[in-house]
Amino acid sequence: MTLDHTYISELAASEGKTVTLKGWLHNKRGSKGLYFLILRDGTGLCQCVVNEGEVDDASWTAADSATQESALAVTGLVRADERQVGGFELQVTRAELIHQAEEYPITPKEHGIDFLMNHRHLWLRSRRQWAIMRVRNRVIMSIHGFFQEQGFIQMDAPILTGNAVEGTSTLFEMDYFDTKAYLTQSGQLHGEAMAMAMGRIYTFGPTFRAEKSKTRRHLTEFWMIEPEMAFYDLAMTMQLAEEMLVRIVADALRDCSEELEVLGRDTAPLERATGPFPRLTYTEAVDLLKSDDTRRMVTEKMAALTDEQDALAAERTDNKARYGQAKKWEKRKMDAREIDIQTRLTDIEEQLRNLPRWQASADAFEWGSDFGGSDETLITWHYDRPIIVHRFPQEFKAFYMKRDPDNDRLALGMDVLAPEGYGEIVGGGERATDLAFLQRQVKEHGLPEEVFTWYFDLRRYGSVPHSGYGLGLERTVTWICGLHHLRETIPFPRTLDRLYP
RNA sequence: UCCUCGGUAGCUCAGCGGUAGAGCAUGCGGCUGUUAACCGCAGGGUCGUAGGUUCGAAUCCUACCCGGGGAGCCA
Repeated sequence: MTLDHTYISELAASEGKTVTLKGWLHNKRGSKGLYFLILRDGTGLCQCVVNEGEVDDASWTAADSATQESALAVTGLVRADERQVGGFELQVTRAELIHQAEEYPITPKEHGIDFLMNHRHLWLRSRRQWAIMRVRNRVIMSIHGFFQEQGFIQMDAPILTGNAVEGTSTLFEMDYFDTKAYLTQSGQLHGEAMAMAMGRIYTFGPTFRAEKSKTRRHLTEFWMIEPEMAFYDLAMTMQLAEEMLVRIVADALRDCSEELEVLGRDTAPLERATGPFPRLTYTEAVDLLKSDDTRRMVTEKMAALTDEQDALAAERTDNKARYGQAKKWEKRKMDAREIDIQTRLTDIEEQLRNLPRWQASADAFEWGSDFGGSDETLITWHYDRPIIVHRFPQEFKAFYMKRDPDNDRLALGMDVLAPEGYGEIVGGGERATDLAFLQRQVKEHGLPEEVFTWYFDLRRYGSVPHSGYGLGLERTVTWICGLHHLRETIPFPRTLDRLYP
């Protein structure tokens, strides 16, 4: 198809030529007889220069009256200019106002999170959200590429389910004609059925958890990728998860350098995310958590934070001393810096309060319980790349997990923990294959047997060793983008008390 | 469910018993190369809601509503 306009991302091919750009006004600067229009078209930003003497009256009026987020078609000559975002600018010969925007609520200044969340439909236009959504897109395509290239079949598990698998407390319940239905919490059991039909499959779809969690790591609706493979054991599954993550990160680094730069992501930790990932058993992880190494690490971390705190306080005093004689624009800069310093100091104070608590919780940790968020963080701080923890006590793992043949107290589960405190992004393991064992497990977990009739069939007709895992898309994108909160990684986040917009 | 912080102009915030403020956004004016441009002027408010204390409440107290952060649980 031929278009009557050019995309900003394609400007390099049009240097020296006259093209038309169509988009929205991101920002505008100007002086007498001159406007700089920063145009946004979804592929990038481009500065468009309008000189009053070089365009007709209608074009000048268009430039003059265009407000933030007004829609424009701008024609002009493409010039290389190193100073500009994207490296090019447009010397405008004609400008047309397609739609004059009303006063736009999201200004170029900072906003609070509540306001931004209420305007999520508009917030998506901002540069930072643009970058995150493009990384999300890249990650999604990498995942499909990774599985498709080795012959996995993408299959969809149902979103509406008729029976509660693991209790109803975290399920969204709804009326389904004369009975009850639930939104899926995991496609895993259906994934197993599909793997028995196709060999290796993966699901890619939304998942729902009615957990009353208000944290930076939780959504009530999120996207999960769940591969399930016949004839795979635990070791093969860990290998697969590792290769998938290495691929995702490498693709993001190669194709999203501009996006990561916009986000201010330090890419060094991502560049280290190559295989092999350290693998440690749950027992080894517990030993590490309670070790002198952990104590030393926490002490060092606290010392480093205290040093940073002192440095920031000194900078602040220095700024205050110079504030009096500063020019107005310098004061602005110093005000902005003051906010940064304050934010960082609050962070540091919180960490300094948390670390002793985390250490105490680690000291008190006993073999047999599940890791809390702080335990995971302390364990991952020992490593510079993702790690895989496997072979957990079976008590706190799902009923369908296979037992370790060498130790019946252990389940053949595995978690991949992302570095830098991002924590669990993958959870999975090898599935139990024995019908009698599963029937016993269902009983012991107090689950309704009739729900599992079809699932038990899988162990009646050609039961084979098989494994799988679930990857949380938003958590993965949060880690790659280096974000503080995962709510920015999905276009319209659904949380405990937010269904709008 | 629990702990904690907050709700003042369209936005971000200051004011914390004595006449409601700033920056940005908006409007008008100025500036021919700006980079969150800059300079000047102007409009813009039931200080979350309801009670209470007080001569006087944005400010103190109580309750409720809404939101942020965290815990548990999880991807």
